[in-house]
Amino acid sequence: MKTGKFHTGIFERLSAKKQERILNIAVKEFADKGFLNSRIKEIAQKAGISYGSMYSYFPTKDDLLKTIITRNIDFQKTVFKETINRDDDIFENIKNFFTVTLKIAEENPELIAIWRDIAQSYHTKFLPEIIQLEQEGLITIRDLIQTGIARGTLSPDIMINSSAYAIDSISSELLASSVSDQNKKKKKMFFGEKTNPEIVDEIMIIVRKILPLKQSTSSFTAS
Amino acid sequence: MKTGKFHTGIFERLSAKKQERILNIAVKEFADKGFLNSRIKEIAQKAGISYGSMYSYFPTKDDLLKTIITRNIDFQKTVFKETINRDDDIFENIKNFFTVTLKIAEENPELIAIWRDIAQSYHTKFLPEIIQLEQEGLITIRDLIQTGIARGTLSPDIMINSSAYAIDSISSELLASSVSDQNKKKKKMFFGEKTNPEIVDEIMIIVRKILPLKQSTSSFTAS
Amino acid sequence: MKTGKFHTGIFERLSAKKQERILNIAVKEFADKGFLNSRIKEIAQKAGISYGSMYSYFPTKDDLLKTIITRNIDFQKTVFKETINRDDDIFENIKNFFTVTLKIAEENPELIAIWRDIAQSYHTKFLPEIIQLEQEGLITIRDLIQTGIARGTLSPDIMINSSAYAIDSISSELLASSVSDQNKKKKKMFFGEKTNPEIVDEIMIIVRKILPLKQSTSSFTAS
Amino acid sequence: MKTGKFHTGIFERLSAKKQERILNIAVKEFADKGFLNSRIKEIAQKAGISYGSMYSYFPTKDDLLKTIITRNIDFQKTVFKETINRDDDIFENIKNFFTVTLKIAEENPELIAIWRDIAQSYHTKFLPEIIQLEQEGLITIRDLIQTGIARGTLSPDIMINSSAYAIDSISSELLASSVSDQNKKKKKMFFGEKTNPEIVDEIMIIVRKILPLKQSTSSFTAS
DNA sequence: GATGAATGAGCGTTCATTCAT
DNA sequence: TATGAATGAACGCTCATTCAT
Repeated sequence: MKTGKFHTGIFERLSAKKQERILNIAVKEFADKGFLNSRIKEIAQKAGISYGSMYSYFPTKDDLLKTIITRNIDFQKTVFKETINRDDDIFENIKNFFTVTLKIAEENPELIAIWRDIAQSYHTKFLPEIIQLEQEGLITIRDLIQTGIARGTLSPDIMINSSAYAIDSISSELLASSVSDQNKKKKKMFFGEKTNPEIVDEIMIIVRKILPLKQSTSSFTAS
Repeated sequence: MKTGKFHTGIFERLSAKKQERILNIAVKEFADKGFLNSRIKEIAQKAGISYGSMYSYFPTKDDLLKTIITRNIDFQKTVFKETINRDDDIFENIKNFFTVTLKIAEENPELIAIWRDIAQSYHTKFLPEIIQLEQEGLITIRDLIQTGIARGTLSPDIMINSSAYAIDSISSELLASSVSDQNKKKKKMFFGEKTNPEIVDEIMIIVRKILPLKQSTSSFTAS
Repeated sequence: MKTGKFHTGIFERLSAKKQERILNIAVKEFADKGFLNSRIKEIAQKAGISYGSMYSYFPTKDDLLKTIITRNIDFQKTVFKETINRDDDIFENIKNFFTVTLKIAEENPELIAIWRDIAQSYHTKFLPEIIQLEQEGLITIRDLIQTGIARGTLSPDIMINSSAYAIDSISSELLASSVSDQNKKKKKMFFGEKTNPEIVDEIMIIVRKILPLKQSTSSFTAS
Repeated sequence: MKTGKFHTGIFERLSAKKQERILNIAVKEFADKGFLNSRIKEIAQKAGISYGSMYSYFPTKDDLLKTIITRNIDFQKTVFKETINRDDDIFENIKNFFTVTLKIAEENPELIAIWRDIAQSYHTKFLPEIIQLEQEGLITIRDLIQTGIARGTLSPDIMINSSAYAIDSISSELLASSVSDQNKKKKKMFFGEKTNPEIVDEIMIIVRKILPLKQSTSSFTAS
């Protein structure tokens, strides 16, 4: 997927450090207040640069947002690719999937917030290509289940789609916990002060229920 | 929980019908365009009342939104209360829960949209008290599981919290399907053109896996 | 020619006096500084109304200009129609034409200025229909000459087009005198402090040279 | 008349070629888009020099315009001086005057456009000294007529001023044809597809009517 | 109480001008 | 001297809110 480029050459020529600073501040603003409620002027001030400079870096406010998003698509993709390894045990993979999901959510809550803001309110405005990433991530869960069944690890009776949907929903909810106060409260209400690894472990118990192992046929020979 | 009152006495004295019409139109606008992109003027026009009157009903635009939200807290509460009957079979109740969830989502997608819009972008702006409703709804699932275990229907080994979290996540995801294109796509990707009752049936299979029945002790007597 | 309507109903409902005041001030600003150099804010201030009101009267700055122009099309048309009477002596008509031209120029120099500003710099931007008036005026001169020849008053040897162009050019130049300092100086340089009627008289002498009378054929019968 | 100097020494020290290129491009921009709509940045880019350099050549945008104008005063003066030769036949001179006028208009429509733009919209802004050129050119026509009468070629009855004004007006109108769509249309309406020399010929017929020859008294003796 | 015109702060964006390198 | 990034005042326009009738 080509994601284009929404910033100017001037921005590109800035030191990586300065680029980061500007983008991070913008991310924080957008995440905190939503895109529409954020002001370029305020972002500029907080970043310690002039208002005009913002426009020499990003032709429009939309472009600033798009820059933020595209910058993170590759990052997330990379993280997932590095973590999920089809050759591994399926539950290991799913566990990794949840672990990574929670890690991303914890480290980049603002990005998740922005992502949801867009999915929610600006779907018609922003390039559909940009809104694809999440789905690319999702497919993985279903794939993993399919692989597990194909390999004979998982019961062939498993309803792949609804099971994948269920598991995916849990991950979405966890993702949201990093963002909205509501979801955060929900998480706390159910998991208290548990650490993320502990939460993942609990969830994996549920996952194993949803995805039962293939009944070992050795029971027959045992009798 | 005090949810306060955000409209004026003048609005209260309007006929119920007129109140409804105004609120419904506002709901539709907010849901379609987002809160910030909606115009009081346009809402007034579509409701067939004067611009000025809007301000005699709701002191500010925020108050209009708050009125909408608080008005619906009671409605949703009522619906759930009517549907969930603790005396019924637990799975019957959970099934009803999903059915009602999907029904509300289908009939009032605008409200869900507004809800998420606020949770997402206006959390700093709107009173936290207002953001409580969803949680009140949620508690039900956990309650049901607890009841099920207490009655001896469900296995006492069930991890109540994580199970409730999982089931609740599925319902959240379904709710979101009525609103965001992304979630809508996800639903279609996993369930195709299945009807809501069919989807609920599939999900109930998952739910039953998550919530296993108590092992019948009759096995003991059998020996 | 339908010229549409570029102001809002709100403006229409204003007292004629207030409408006049606003328009006159805008005319003055546009004439003095040119359209692009004029500021809505300043016009509002000078008219003693709020900035926002300007936009409730005229949706855009362009619309304000268009309103000014269309408002005056009818006026000028009327004036010309009332003055030129094809049945009159041709030179009487041409004289009236110049008299009216000078009168309009003197009473509405700003309008002429705006007109030229547009013709000069905004020809691509403003509706071509709007830029027609001047030409409608022009045709008259050629018509008058044609009528004069047809009636046997003017010499049939007259080159209608170039003669009309010449006479029209003089009138354009006089019109411009009301506007640009340059043209004003030119006029003064050639006519000194002469009054407009005196100037018209002088010009009519030139016109009569350009449009010689038909040679009376009675000379033939006389021999 | 002191026309001052509006560019810097740095600009002066540039090669004549480079100076020309910069100025020509600026002229084109100003003429095409109007002064206010032209961008220093774009001119710099098109001229292949840096943005900053423009400001080392011309302290302000206004100064660039002023430089353009003063530069062309001398040029036009020269052209007219070379073409008009008082010793020639008066009609030959006037014909040359029109020919040169049309040639300049055709070759440098941009300059005419700028000239009119200023005369129209920036008269208050730009130094009056700069707005003098045209008049210097104009004087010529009156001079020629005066010379013609003095030499006994033209009828002494000719009203010098109004005749000069009339002829000059025609030339102004032709000049404008190179610039404004309206004037262009007017020209086409009256002269169709005639070439410039043909148009000049037609106009000279009018000119000869305006400026009758002195009645030769020798005709009497001739009989 | 209803109406809708009046108000003006605020926004995204532009671009002449300045300035650091 | 050349370069091009940095700056911020200014503009057209919007719209929540106020206010006169």
